[in-house]
Order: sequence, then C-alpha cells, then structure tokens
Amino acid sequence: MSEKILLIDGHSILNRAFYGLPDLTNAEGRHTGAVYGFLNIMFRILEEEKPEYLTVAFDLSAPTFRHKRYEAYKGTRKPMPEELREQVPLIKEMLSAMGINIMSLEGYEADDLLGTVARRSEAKGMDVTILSGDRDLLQLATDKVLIRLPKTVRGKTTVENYHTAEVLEKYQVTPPQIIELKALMGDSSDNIPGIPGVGEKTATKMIVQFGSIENAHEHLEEVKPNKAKESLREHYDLAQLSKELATINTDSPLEFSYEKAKVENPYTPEAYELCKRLEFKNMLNRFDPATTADSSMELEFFTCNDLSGVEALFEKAAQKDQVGISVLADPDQVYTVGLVLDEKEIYQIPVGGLLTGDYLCGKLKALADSTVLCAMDIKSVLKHVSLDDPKKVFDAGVAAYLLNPLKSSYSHDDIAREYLDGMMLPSKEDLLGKTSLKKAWEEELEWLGNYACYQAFVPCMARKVLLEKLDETGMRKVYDEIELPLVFTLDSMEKWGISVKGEELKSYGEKLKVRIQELEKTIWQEAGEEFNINSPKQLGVILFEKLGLPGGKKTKTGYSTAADILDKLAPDYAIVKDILEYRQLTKLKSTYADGLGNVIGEDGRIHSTFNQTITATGRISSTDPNLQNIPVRMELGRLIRKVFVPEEGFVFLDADYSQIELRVLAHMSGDEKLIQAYREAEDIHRLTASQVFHVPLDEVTSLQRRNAKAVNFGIVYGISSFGLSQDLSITRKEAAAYIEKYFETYPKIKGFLDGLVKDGKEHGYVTTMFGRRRPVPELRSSNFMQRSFGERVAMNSPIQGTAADIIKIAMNHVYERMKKEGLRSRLVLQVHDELLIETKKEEIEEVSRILEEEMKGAADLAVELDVDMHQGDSWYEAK
DNA sequence: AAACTCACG
DNA sequence: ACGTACGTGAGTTTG
Repeated sequence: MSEKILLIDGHSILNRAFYGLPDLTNAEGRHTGAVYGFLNIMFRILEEEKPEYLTVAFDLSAPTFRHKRYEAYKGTRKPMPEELREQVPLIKEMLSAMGINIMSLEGYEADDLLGTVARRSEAKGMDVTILSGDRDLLQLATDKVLIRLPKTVRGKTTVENYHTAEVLEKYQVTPPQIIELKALMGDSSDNIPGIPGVGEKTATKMIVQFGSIENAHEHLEEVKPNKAKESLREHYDLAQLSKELATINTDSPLEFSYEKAKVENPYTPEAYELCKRLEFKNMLNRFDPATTADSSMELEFFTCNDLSGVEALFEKAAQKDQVGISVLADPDQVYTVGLVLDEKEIYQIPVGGLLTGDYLCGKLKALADSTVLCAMDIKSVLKHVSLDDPKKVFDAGVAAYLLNPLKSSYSHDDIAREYLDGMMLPSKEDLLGKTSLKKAWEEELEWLGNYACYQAFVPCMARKVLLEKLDETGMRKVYDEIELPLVFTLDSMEKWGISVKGEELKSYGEKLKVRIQELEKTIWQEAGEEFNINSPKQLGVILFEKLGLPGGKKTKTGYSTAADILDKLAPDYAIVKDILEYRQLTKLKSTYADGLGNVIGEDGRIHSTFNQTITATGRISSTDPNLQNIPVRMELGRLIRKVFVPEEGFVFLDADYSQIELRVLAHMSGDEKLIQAYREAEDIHRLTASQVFHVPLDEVTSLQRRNAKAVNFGIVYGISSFGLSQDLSITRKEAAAYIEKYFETYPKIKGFLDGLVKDGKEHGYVTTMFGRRRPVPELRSSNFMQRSFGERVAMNSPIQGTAADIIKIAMNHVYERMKKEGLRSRLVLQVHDELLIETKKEEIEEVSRILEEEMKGAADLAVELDVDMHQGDSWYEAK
C-alpha cells in the first residue's frame, strides 16, 4: 500500500463552512461556526482516508504572480465579511495547537501550493487527496490524485469525489482541460475574464471538439455557433491570458517537509484548551481523557448489595442536604439504583436477592422526607417511586433544558461537560452500547452499575450550578413554579393514559383499506401502469414525465408531489384527485388506524409520553404515540376521535383556549386597538378585516375575513410578505400591502415585533412573559436566509412560548386542585391550547368550574383568556 | 439515515 | 440576490 497525503485548501474550506453552516458564537461573542465546520469536515476526511501526511494551505494577502500578470486580478473581489475574517487566525491557531502543518508562500496562492505538493507527492508514488471547496482544483485530478469537494445541502455535508474518470464523466473533458473551460467561460469570483458570449455549454462543446483553445483557434472556421467563433477571433489574446491565470502552478519554489507534515495525534492539551474556550463541546468528546489534564479526576464507585449495608447507606443519606439518585428500570422491572451522597460516596445497588425493586423504591420514597433527591430525569423516577412534592426533588434535565432549550439531548455526559468544568464522562452509549438494560443487568452488571452511578452523580453535583444559572438568567421561577410541578402533572397523565376502542379502530382501518384498494386500481388504470403510489419518486415520473402534467421540478432530488402542488392540478386531472384521496386514506390507515392500534396497552389504554425537554419554545411534545396530531380538520380523519373514550362512569370534558397566541400578542404588545378589539369581538378575524379594510363589521366579505385571518396567523409566525403571499396565493406586493395596512391599524404591533428582533440581536435570546428564554444564534448570522429565519423566530417564540407557559400553569393548577379536592377525574391530554379531562360523572360541574377558573386565571393579561368547553362520550363529541 | 409527505397547534 | 411562514412526530421509500 502506498503512503497517502491529504492536502487541504484552507480558505476555501473555511469559506464553505462559513456560508453553508449556521454561525456559532461563544461566550466572548467570537464567531466560531466556520472553524467548527472546518474541523468537522477535516476530521471526517481524516477518519475516512487515514493519511500518513497532512497539510493545510492558506493564501497570503501579498500580491501573487497573477496580479503582476493581470492588474484586475481579484481586484474587485468582494471583501470577506468581518465574521469570517476574524476566524482565519482562529483556525490557524487551532491547527497549530493540533500540531497540523500549515503552508503558505508569498507570491503564490494556496492552489499553487496544493498543486506543487500534489505533483511532488505523486512523483514519490504517494496517493494524494485534495480537500477543497473550489472546483478549479479539478484540473489537478489524476488516477493518483483525488479531489474531494464537500457540498452542504440543508446543513448536511456530503462529499463529491473526483479522479480523472469522474471529471471526464461529469464535465466531458480531461482534468487539464478544465483550465481551458474556465478560460473560455471566465470566473467572476476569481476575476478570470473569459470571453464574451461563451458559457458553460459552448465552452464544453468547443473543448470536447478541439481539445484546447489554441487548436480551436487554429480551426476557427469550424467553431460553432457563430457568436462563439467571432468572440474567439476577437478575444483570443484574452482567452490565452485567462488560461494562464487559471492554470495552477505545480512547480512553485515551496520548501516542503514531509517530516513536519506527518500526521500525529491532534488531540493535544493545547487543542483541548482552545476547543473549550471556543465552546466546541462536541469536539471535546474526541479527546482522550488521558491527554486532558483537568478531566482526569478519578471517580470511585462502590457496590452495595446486602440489606444491612443498604439500610446503613440510606440512613447516612438521610442526613445529607441533597443526594443524587437514579433508577434504571423497564416499565415492569427495576434493575439497579444509583445513590450519591457526595463526590466520594457513589454507590450502585443492583436489584437481587433481598434487595427487590419495590424495597429500594420504598427506601427512595422515604428518603425524600428528609432530603432533596436529584436525578437526571425525575419523571422516569416517578414511574417507580411515588413522590408527590416538587420541593423535594431536583431535575437536572429540565434545568439544563431551560438554560438552553436548543440541545438535542440532556444526558449526564452532556451536562457534566457543560456544567461541571468540562468533565468528560462516558455516555450511556460508551457504557452499554446498544445493550438493553435488562440484558446488561443479566450479563454486564458492572457496566450497568457504572451507568447508574454516573446518572446519580451528575445531577447531584450539578444542582448547585444549575440553580445558580437559573437564578442568574431569571428563570428560577419558571423552573420552580412551572416546569418542576409539571413533571408530576405529566407523569400522572402518562400513567392514566387514554382509553381506546381497539375493535372500532380496526374496523375503521378495514373500511379505509377497501377504498384504498379501489383507488389504487383506478390510479394504476389512469397511469397506464402499476407503480408504487407511495413513492414520490415514481409518482413524479408518472405525473410529470409519462403523463406530461405541468408543474415540473421542485425539490432537490426531483419533482415535488406535495399536496399544495397537486391541489393546483386536481381540478384538471382526475388522477391527481384520486392520488390526493389515496394519500389521505393511506395516511389515516398507517399512522392512525394501524399506528394507534399497535400501541394500545394491556389495560386498553394508550400511554403516550409527554416530553418536556424537546421544543425550542417551551411547548411539550408527545411521542409513542403522538397524541397531539390526531386528525380534526377533515371529517373523515376526525372520526378517529370516536375511538378515544372515557371509561365507564366518566365523560370527557374538553377545554381549549380561544386564539391564545393572538391574545398573548395583544397583551405583550400593549396595542390598545387590538386589546379593545378583543374586548368587543366574538369573531376577531372578522373584526380585524373590518378594521384593516375599513368596512363595517357586517359588510366584511368572506374573502376579507380569510385574508385577515391569514395575516393574523402570519403576524404570530413572524410575518414576511413572501410567506403570506404563499399562503394566500397572492403576489408579494399585495401581501406586503396587507401587512402594512395591518400595522397601520394596530400601530404598536410593529414596534413590539421590531423590538423583539432588536432585543434578540442585542442579547442573543428572546424571552416569554414569564422569563423563559430561547437563544436565537441565527440572528447574528451573516447569511441572509439564516438571519431572516432568526428574525421570524425572535417574533414567534415569545408568543408561542408565553402561550405554552400559560397552559402549563393551568395544567398544574387543574391537576393540583383536583388532587386537593379528592376528585377522581383526571387530566389525560394536552394539545398545546387544549386540555382533555376524563371526568367522573358526579364531578362534571366541579371539574368544569375548576377548568374554567384555572385556565382563565392562569395569567393576568390585558385581554380576557377565553375558553371553549364541551363534554361528550368520546373525544369526537367533546370537541 | 435522509428525504418526502402530512397529521396537529 | 438570497428563498421562508412558527412549533412538533411518524410512516414510507430510497440510497
């Protein structure tokens, strides 16, 4: 096997990372996104290629031979944005810290150095890989020199690979001929002039036919089309100059030492420190604990597996102000309990013999009488330990979520790294891999025990700092008064679950099946062949190629067949109408009829999980199954709600807030006109239309009302004329006019929304009425698209988040009151602005009163919080 | 695993 | 000029 060298085009990879990926900033406000992206792609390629040598090439600012040859060269190039410029020294510092060789040479560009080292290495018989974002490098490809171009599509990075063959395949010319192409076409980003009137197509044709610019010039009369012929005749000199400029110099006088380019372990203590300073948390994972001085603290774990030892341990634990606990268990069995008294006393207690799960959970429950139990996830503890006082527990996951709701998980290793001075602990994955808890308990008790210890250790140690940060950020009240009590409320909802008629669900599914099969036949007939209607790819080919429907391309990978596209075609094509119906029915069958059927428990009820640490705004989410997206808008789908029923002797009471987000907007903005509107109107959209379009209330047309409603929604989503125009199928101009009229009508709204964006930019986050924060890093992005997204988020999150806060407060109060009053009714579902209560028939009146009082009284707004309430013998009827 | 589609607020 | 509504979760196909 020959040796391999990896050459990286420093600036171009940094550039790509900067423009293609979201920007990051650390606590010092330094921009670091591009550096982070650079490292990610570099390590990915390093792992794939495992080269013996590595070097990164950078341009210098001094003029190059190209400047001397051609004055305008790069003369008018756009200046680098400041956010990127400041990251150039940073990446160099990082590479140095990692002991990675950097090369640059006055008078030459990075390309030339890459080319030079590539040719030299090739001559030594090495394999060469060049990593760049710049297609110009393709001219260097050979059978031994691989050019790799990373591409980012929607935040996901893939890499295109080119040896000679791939260049030929994609561009129809050899790698050296890439230069000819570029010289003809020009390249505005490099200020290669090119010749007028020749684009990619013509240039390719010319080079395929003639091989070079010179040869084309010699056979000028054969050059087609005419325009290209004349252009080449007139600008031949320019083309030759361009060629010269575009040619990478592979023979620069670079002093290059393979010795210095040898790949060593990049995970040095210096690099670790720098990654920490830049807050590259995920990068820190890669570092070997041995190389990182400060994470080498050894934790000592003890096992306690005799009854008297456990008794003594719990007695000692009861004397502490706080203890860390963990309960590793499946729904029906406890495997191991972790108990941490302080950093020196960390215990695992495996279930076995006299130490049963019930016994240990009983001990934990009793322990809560005398100390505070700290856990990663209190709700999971509640499944086995029936605690009832939020004041006696601490939930590290919930606390960390409040401090940064944008994280994808809140595991013990993440929290240790972030809140315990960068402490690196093994993750669950590291300890158990994909082994189930049950299997680990049977076969790898040691590893399971370690996991239990870490799970108990981290929340115990991090409690202090997490609470301090909640205090500092003004979120202590949200934690104490909303989120922590909510853990108990959600646990209760999960335990109760909701009763579902399995048989009816089945027959509903079978009815759907009949119609689906009919439709399938019809569609195949209309298409003239059998194909998989569920495959957007196959469907796109049938509709837009075989049948030639208008519409054409839409997505990255092919034709879009989404409903909003098909809707437009449906009136004219029977097959489209059938496909839409087919889609609707298969969705209902697979996701709801079959999907829900599969998760009915032995008790005949569905027990969804309500996730408290998922959403960026503060809403809860529902999984396994998701009960927050049960159909309601279409009647056929809505029928599914008939299978959700209360148990014998109960009815459903369903209460939903009426336009809570708009009311929150009215309150937070303080716009008197909108507030007044809510005091008067029963139909806010109609009133909005009347005020915006200056017509009397009873003369508002249905179109005007629809438009006003869309604007109301748009405002809440972070208004943009484009978005509104899409929603209403009108031009952007018209949409902009609606928005302007709206802002004229409600003058404080605009100021309020602008203020949110301004505050967001200033602080880096926005807050709800109750102080919940959402960071909005996109607001500081130099990328227009990302920044615009940030602006919409800054406008929407405080509104959506405040509404989420309000209903959470209401849920807690309803739950606590029903409990205090000894009622047998129970909260079973929350759907963002709606609560569903399985109500004991004797308690209907009392529960109605509680619901109304607690929902309306959850927050004190300038407008009333209106609640619609219904009762029924199924969810369908209670809506 | 990612892309696409679609259900909800 | 860029190219979008805000927030979710799940099923299916495909590379």
